[in-house]
Amino acid sequence: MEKKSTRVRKEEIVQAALEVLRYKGVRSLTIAAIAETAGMSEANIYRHFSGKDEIFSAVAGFIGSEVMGKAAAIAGGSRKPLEKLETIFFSHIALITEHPGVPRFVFSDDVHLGHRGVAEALARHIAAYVQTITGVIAAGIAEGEFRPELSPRETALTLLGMIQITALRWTISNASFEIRSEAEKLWGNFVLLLR
Amino acid sequence: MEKKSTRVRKEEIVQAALEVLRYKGVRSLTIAAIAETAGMSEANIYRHFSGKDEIFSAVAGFIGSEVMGKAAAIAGGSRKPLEKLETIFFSHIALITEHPGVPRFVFSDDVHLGHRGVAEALARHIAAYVQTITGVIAAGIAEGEFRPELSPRETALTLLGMIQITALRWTISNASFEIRSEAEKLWGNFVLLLR
DNA sequence: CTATCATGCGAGCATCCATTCACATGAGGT
DNA sequence: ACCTCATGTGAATGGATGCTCGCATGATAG
Repeated sequence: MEKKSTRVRKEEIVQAALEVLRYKGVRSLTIAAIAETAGMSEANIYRHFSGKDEIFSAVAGFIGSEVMGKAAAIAGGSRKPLEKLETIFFSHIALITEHPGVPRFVFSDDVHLGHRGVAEALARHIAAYVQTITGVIAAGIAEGEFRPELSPRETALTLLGMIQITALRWTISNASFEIRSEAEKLWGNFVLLLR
Repeated sequence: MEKKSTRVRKEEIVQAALEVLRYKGVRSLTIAAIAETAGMSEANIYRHFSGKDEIFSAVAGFIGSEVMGKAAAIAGGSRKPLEKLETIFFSHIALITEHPGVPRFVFSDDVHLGHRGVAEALARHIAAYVQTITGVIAAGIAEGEFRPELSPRETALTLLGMIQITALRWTISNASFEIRSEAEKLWGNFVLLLR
């Protein structure tokens, strides 16, 4: 087998883990499954990660930078708040479609209870995400685009909740509906609520 | 050990399972853990349930009747739609506080992927729940209590999303905040949005 | 009173899983 | 060209886990 640097292998292993999550969930996210998906031996996984916990951390890191990175970039742009919100919302939905393993991992009680450090990292990412959206909503209120009585933080959480319930219903129903069109309906109603 | 009928034992086992879920999550919901919590032998579990899958089904049944039963009763009452919604919302929050195992189980990808029949039952319960709330909101619109442009179903999903995101943040953060007061803030903002 | 059968349990089995170890191999520095 | 060490692997280990089996016991029907 070809030899590659640890830096490259780590990325491959994280991607393989997301692939396993997508089709088999956290319960089946075993070293054997990751190794098979990544096309390497189990023992080799341990050359690059100290153990399962470190792999979980790396997956959480990927999720955090992917979700947060995109949201922060959009929030920092120069468009109007409502457009920013819309873009963040649909980016998140798109991420879920591309990586169904992401919500599985974030929802996983195995992570919440069995890997507290990872759970705390996820909690921080969520908090930062809420913070970012809160800022956009506050700006929208200040600019008169949204109703002035709105509580920015609670409205941000409500938006996130719309994403979560959609992700939950989608994964629980085995991807049996068009997530995009569901999201569009929810977004349409949400826009009504904002003004 | 005292002998009891299968009917009684089944209830005890389901309650023990919820207890295990509360403190250790789905990943640790093993036959051994249930047996220990219920104070009986592992083998005895199999006297009353054919296997883990049947236990999962029973837990899903308990959740469904608990959540849905309460919501349907409230929806069928004679109060105003807004009051009904408020009662359903805070009942659900209270249920989560009393049985933190419930959201863990509902979120569990182990259930979603490893016990499809159970997942489908959960999906049906959720659909019925959404339907119930949708009805209440539609009534509120008809009675002029809510804004007429609202889409009842999407607004119902948004409310459920508020509950889900709160449950998720609460379990992921290890119950580190007062769920009740978080819920009150969200509810307050939601009421603003409705009219 | 006693026979039967539902209820209960200790011990064992097959499987899976995370991790380790001894041993190969080849890429890159000298 | 050669050495060294990072990279790669098959095999083994110890511990869970779901489930079965043979045997015990006690509630209750007759």
